[in-house]
Amino acid sequence: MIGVSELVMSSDPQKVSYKETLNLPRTDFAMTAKLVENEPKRLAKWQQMDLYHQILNARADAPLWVLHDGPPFANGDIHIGHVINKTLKDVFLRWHSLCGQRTPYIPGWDCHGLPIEHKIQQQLGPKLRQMETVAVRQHCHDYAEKYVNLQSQQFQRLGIMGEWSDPYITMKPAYEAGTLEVFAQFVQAGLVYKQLKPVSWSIANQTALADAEIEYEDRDDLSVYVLFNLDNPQDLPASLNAPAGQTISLMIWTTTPWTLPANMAIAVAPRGQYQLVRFEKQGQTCHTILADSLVQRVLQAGGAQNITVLGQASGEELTRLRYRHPFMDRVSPVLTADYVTFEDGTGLVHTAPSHGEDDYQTGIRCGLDIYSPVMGNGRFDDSVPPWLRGQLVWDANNLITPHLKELGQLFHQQIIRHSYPHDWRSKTPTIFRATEQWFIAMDRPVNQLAVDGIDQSLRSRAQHAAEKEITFIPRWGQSRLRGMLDSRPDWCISRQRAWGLPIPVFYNEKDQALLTPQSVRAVARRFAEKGSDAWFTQTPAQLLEGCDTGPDFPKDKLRKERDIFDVWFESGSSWHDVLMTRKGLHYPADLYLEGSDQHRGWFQLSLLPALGATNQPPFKQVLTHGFVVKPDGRKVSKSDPEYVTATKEINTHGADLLRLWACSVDYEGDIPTSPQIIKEFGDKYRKIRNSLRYLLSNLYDFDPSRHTVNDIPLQSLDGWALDQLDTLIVQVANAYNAFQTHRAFRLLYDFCAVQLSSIYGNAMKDRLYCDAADSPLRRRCQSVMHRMATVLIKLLSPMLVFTADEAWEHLARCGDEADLPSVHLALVPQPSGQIVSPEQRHQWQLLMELRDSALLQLDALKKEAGLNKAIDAEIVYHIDDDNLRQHLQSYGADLEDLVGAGHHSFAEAPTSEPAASVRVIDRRSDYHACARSWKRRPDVGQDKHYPDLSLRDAQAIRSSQTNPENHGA
RNA sequence: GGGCUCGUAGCUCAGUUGGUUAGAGCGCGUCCCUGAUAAGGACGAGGUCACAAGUUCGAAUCUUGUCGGGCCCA
Repeated sequence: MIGVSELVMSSDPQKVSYKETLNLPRTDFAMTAKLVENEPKRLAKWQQMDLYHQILNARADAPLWVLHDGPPFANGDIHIGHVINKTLKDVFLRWHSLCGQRTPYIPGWDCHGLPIEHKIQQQLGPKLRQMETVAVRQHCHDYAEKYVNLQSQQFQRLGIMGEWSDPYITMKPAYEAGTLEVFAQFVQAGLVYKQLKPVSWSIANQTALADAEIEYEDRDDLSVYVLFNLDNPQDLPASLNAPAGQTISLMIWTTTPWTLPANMAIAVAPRGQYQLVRFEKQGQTCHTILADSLVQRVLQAGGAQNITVLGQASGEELTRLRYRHPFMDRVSPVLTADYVTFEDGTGLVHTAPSHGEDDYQTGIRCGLDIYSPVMGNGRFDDSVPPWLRGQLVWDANNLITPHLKELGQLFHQQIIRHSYPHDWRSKTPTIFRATEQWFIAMDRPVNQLAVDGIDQSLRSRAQHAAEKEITFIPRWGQSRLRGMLDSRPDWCISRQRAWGLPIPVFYNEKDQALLTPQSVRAVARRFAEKGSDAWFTQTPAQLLEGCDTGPDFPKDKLRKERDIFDVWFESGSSWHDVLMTRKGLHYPADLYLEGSDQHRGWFQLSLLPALGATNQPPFKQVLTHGFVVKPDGRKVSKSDPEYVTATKEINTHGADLLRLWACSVDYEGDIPTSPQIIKEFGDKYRKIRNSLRYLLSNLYDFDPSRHTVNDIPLQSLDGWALDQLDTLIVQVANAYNAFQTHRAFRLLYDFCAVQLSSIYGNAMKDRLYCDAADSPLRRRCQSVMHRMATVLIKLLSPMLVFTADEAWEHLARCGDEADLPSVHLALVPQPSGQIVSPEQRHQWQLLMELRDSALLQLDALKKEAGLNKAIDAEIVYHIDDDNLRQHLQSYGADLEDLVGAGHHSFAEAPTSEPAASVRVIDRRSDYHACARSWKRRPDVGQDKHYPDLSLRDAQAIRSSQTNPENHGA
């Protein structure tokens, strides 16, 4: 049962009436953001006012800051990696714009390439084979266009601001022409050449295959152990103890005997150990060399008897040897290669540079011939012995093996079942076969790349750039790019596909290539008009219109190259279309910003074309970010429950939340992600939003042009808050300038949580609510809060583009900013200029330490004496030093409001406490509580008209009765 | 296997040129307020700084190795 007195208390009419005399906070800035609902409306508004161009126009004469966008592939929905990448780009662009720079942003898309061609192949199925190339390309074009539009919408929904109406698109005619212009520069420099290189080849379709067009199936093959006799046994290492006068061989193993005609070398492991063994088989005595750990296994499997190890040597020592090919007229070397292992085979690896990637690399490295006797139809050409000529490679297996046996060079053969690549369409086995392809030379010094007057190769020029001309964020990006430049082979720019930019080469009837800067530029002109489809629809004469091809290349007798460019050459030339061709940008870019995989990809393959064409790197700074991983640090796949679907998250939580999250993580490393992590991150957003709301709600009656107080004493919490804000401005600017979004986020977040919410906002409640509305202290506080709100909204605006803009609308503004329709047109806040001495800083620090002490005492009193409200306590300062005491006294009500106490005082007599300390006293039985402010203090009852109020509150009420400006509620 | 890289409380991050007992916010627990209220505040418990050697009077920090991730190659 409820007691009578309680009923009376709860319906005390006085309390209700006083509440109406307070200046309680009020605002239309909603506590719940409803981002999903409201963000699209704000986007529409920005689009209508053309905010992007308004900002650029407002900074028409400002210094440029250019971030050049790396083009995502036009395929599928955007994913969470895109969210991180584009958000970071947008944040840095907006930061520099906030700082007054002009920051155009031209987004782009990579449209050519295999993944799209595959999708179309799948969609078209068998129809594809009857279709003209141009028709297939049209399908690819439409597909790419569809995803450009889709992704564009999704990026815009994220709040990414830029030139969405005119992005760069690698399949646009003008872009294609620009790419060819870059290529023309390479041709001019003499860096483009043609060479054989092995590719996966479908005999059935007589075409090159991409990795994705290959599937693996089990297949039975003949596996053979072959003996290659040494040509110079006199050079054998002594440690092998080779017997004089005997034939000594090297034993190799292969599952593709048909590649033996193209054998050009044997590779060994440099640090592997090899043995010379003697054995008998079918009455014959043999001497051969193979890896030590494989001797027993291999020889026993081959039925060898009386096996004797004669000696041992390292792979390195074998490289002085040469051997004679068993049926080709050729002597070949022994080489080292780091991929040689002793897991299977013999530790001596048959090397045919035209029939394998490793073999090819070794061949290039060691200067071997890329000898390729197999034709496109899978048959041998006339360079092989007569008994092999014209034979299909599969049949050749059954000719070569008996031939070797006859020669006594076959040690052993067996059928093995292994996984073998097959053409996914014809389901037939594929081969590796060398074909002619186009390359860009990495190691050919040319004048066009000269540094300080000394000719450089593309490699050395790029190394110089990485070393001296580019800033890497993080710094280790430099060594990563360097490592790749050091080790990369010549750039093979040929692809045997349909969906891409044709390599503009023509051949005459002698198969000589026509490739000059003029011929390339002639084609570029056609492409600029008609797009690269012209390659397939026009004759060489039409394509070369305006180009004098000379007597060796009559236009009516030319045929067109069938290869297209590696897509990296296209996307790597984007600086040309964007930075050089468009107005209002500059070359090089200030920043390229992509995931760390792009050291091999876009960073490197933009650097090379740019150097080749301009002898200058396309970027001053390169920033990389890590990859999204699961919360446990492992990579995510789409089937994981932790997989984050970007579009779904945006539609669930809103773009601002995702942007804030993307800014909060240290992107240098892996980025743990899950729907749960993002959902829980909502707490951070809400804290920031409510902090802004608190500021705005206490400014409802504050007109900055009329009420701003400029003289803020240092010896006050207001002075302290201003100083904290100054520090925040400097630190956040440093963080943004150093591209450390997570630091900027943390500084801003912590400021909201600690300085604003826990300390200053809490302390100011009493004066904001209870002082006369126009009281100097209240206006002073509002001045600080107005500044705080302005600073926070601006500093947050690069990250929280929607929320900051919304808050901006609720902020009363004056001066130049009064009419700014969006925070994104505003300029960065500057520190107040308030000069703070170290002594003053010490004073504030002491005050904060006393606050900590008081809070601990309040907590103890709460537990011991049930003192639940700080407002019922008095805080007594014990300050031994007279000078310091006087200083502190000037803080006035701050000294009680700091912890929300009702009253404060200074102790008269020195105590045993430290020189400066504080004591909290329960005053519930000593003072009356003011019925209006609830502060318990000795002056309650001293006013004749308002005996239930403190003097301050009585005065506040009187003031509101005489001055309408002071009417609170 | 190689190049680059990451590993500090449940989470996100600080930790200066090696120097007291490794910090902050969130989350969590306990409690308070009910005039920021689907808000706000206080207090508290959480860490062998991945592990192991080494250098040093002293190591989260420097060296080496190990383990476990990631990206790119092979």
